[in-house]
Amino acid sequence: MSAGEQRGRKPRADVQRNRAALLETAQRHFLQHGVGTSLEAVAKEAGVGPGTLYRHFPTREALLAAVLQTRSEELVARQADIEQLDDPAEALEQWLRAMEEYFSAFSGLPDPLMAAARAQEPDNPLTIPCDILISATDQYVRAAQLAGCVRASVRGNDLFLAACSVAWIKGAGTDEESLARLRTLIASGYRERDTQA
Amino acid sequence: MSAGEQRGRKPRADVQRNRAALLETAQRHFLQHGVGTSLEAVAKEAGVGPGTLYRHFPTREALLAAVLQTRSEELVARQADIEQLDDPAEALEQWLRAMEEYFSAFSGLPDPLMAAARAQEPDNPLTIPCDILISATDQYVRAAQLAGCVRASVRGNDLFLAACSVAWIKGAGTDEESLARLRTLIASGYRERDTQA
DNA sequence: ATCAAAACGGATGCTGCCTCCGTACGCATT
DNA sequence: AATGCGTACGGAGGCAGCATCCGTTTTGAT
Repeated sequence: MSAGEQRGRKPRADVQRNRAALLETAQRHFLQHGVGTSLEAVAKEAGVGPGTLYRHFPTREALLAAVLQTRSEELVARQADIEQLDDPAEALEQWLRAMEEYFSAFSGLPDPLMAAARAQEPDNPLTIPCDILISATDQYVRAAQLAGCVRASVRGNDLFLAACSVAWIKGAGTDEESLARLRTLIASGYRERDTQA
Repeated sequence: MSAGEQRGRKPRADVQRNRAALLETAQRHFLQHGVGTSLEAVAKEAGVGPGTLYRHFPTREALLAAVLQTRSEELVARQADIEQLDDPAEALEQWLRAMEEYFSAFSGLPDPLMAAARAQEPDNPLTIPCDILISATDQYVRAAQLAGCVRASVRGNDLFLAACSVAWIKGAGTDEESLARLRTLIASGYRERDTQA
């Protein structure tokens, strides 16, 4: 069934084991030491040599993307279930917070994410998760616009950038109060003026 | 005359020469390669050994701060002269743009700046230029608030963060259009609603 | 001219990145 | 069960950058 898999040979067992071990270990290290963590250390702790790590994930971004992809798909799915009904303005707000938390998962994550979201390097593996999130944001924005809660000029992309910024600032150790004020400021920026009515 | 300088001995000539050469070279390298540029390379091109560089500037931040301090003071001075009169809303806007450009001077600059602005590491040399800019921003904000153009809840610190964010996003290679929309969004966020009247 | 303090600078050790290639493993075949 | 082939492994090694330490040189003072 499932599409044209295994052409010729059956994939080796150790490949999948190593890949899984690497992903698991990498996630732990990213959590503990941020996206800049030593890849050598990851390899060692996963019980493989550096060569193996680089064969599976040629760049740091590739590894990061692999770790994130699962998460981002889950995020989209979960949110789509829970929200989307009810008040679209509330849904958008919750979505933005969810993205912000997602971006804050690993210290230093916003930087490579932004680089991937913007740069026209289609070979950057992080571009995919980014695009998923941007279009998801756009969905929420459009829904809220139809309900008249959000200005027509706003794009999903804009709020993606804003959420990324907030996450970035958060990562720098800013106190929660300043953060809250910044979120308010942004919300005032995208909301339609006569929302209150 | 001039305050209590040279106590005991006259400062050596080579010290000042080296310091000047280092600052000059460092600025060039920061401009060309971003704040992450190789300090070894800077030292070599300045014609001194690594040891000398580290003696003058114990950390990368110290060097960066030294390069920036001059600039930031100039920025404040220049702006204070030109603006401050006329329309305070316009003045604030211009000031924010000026800060944004300042933050974009070197690629990667926003990161260490934010780290310094927030963290309670009073020993971080970048804290000083940051504080200068934050309080300057607060001046502009207050003036605009008195004129009723800016919401009462906004603090200079908030807009400092916002400007820093925009600069950060800009540094990631975002297209000018998205950037412009983000600025508009932020402006809509801090402006008083009945400004137009 | 001489001295002592201060500054220099490069050799040094360390960490992390990434590649290359001889080796070992695992799957298929007999 | 044994053989063979191709894939994947892994660690040694070259490279770059950081930061320090200490023997040597420069500099200003006497």
